[in-house]
Amino acid sequence: MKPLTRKQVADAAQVTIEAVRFYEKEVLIAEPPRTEAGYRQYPADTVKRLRFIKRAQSLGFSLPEIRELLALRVDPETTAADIRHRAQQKIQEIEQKIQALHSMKLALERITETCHGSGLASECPILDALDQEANKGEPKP
Amino acid sequence: MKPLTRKQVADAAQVTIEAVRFYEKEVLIAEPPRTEAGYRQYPADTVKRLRFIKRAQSLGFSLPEIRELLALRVDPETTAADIRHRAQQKIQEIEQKIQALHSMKLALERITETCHGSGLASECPILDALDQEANKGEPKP
DNA sequence: GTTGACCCTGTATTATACTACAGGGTTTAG
DNA sequence: CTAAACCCTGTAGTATAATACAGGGTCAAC
Repeated sequence: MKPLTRKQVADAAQVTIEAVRFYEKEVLIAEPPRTEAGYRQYPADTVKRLRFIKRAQSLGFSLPEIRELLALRVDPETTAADIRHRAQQKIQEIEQKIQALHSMKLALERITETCHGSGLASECPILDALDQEANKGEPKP
Repeated sequence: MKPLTRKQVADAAQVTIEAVRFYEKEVLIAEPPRTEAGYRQYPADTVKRLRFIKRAQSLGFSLPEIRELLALRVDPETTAADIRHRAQQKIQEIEQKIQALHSMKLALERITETCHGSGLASECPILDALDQEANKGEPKP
């Protein structure tokens, strides 16, 4: 497969050409090989990596967190047990996010139902949606 | 119930006292009534609102988006149909986030399994996890 | 009645994550 | 062979979401 130019990876991943350089500086993508003239030559899967970064950001992960996620792979620098441990921690974080999003979705569904029916309630069920303390062990029907 | 001071709501919601003022300026919380001396007096549910803001942020919502979420309630300014419509859009966004987090969790689970067993693989399954294009209709076992 | 912990306002500074030049080199299509 | 469209580096500027004062007022407890 032919290597891609910076514009090509940027367009394919729906990020700007400048963002690509920025992510390289932030060590979120590897420094690619260069041509004689110094042009970057990206392997095709850099596009995946860039898309992953964007999506993970929209899920509330910061760049340092995303760097950690991308580092979760077995390599000579880290032991398998270490990776497994870190991955399990991330899984927990993710489960908490999923849980919170589910509560939020439920609250919004209650809103659409309220608005569908008689339509004159004005409390704010969404407020309780993500309330960690309040939600302990009493998920409302 | 007694109203709370700024420090009290801030502590209860685990945000800084300055953040409370900031959210007021950004119209994410209402301007509370004041004492004679000009001290803010917060109703208890401001704590919930602040916690909602923090949690929603960690799920990747920006302050303008959170403002929109908090505005999803029936009141004289908006029609029920309008609210229902906007709530349904938000539900879709949320479902997409949940979907993405599920893929990510699955990828991490694959990593822990890989590391648990023979432990010498070094591909990066997480990269494919959030790849919208690649994941169309072919969820891997 | 003064000390410490809190309150007020306004403004300045910071961190994160980009985005936008400036000033120059390269490559490809016509 | 030249013009458009890309590439390079470095540095400066922006938006968002806070955080940190400065300079002063209030209140409750000792």
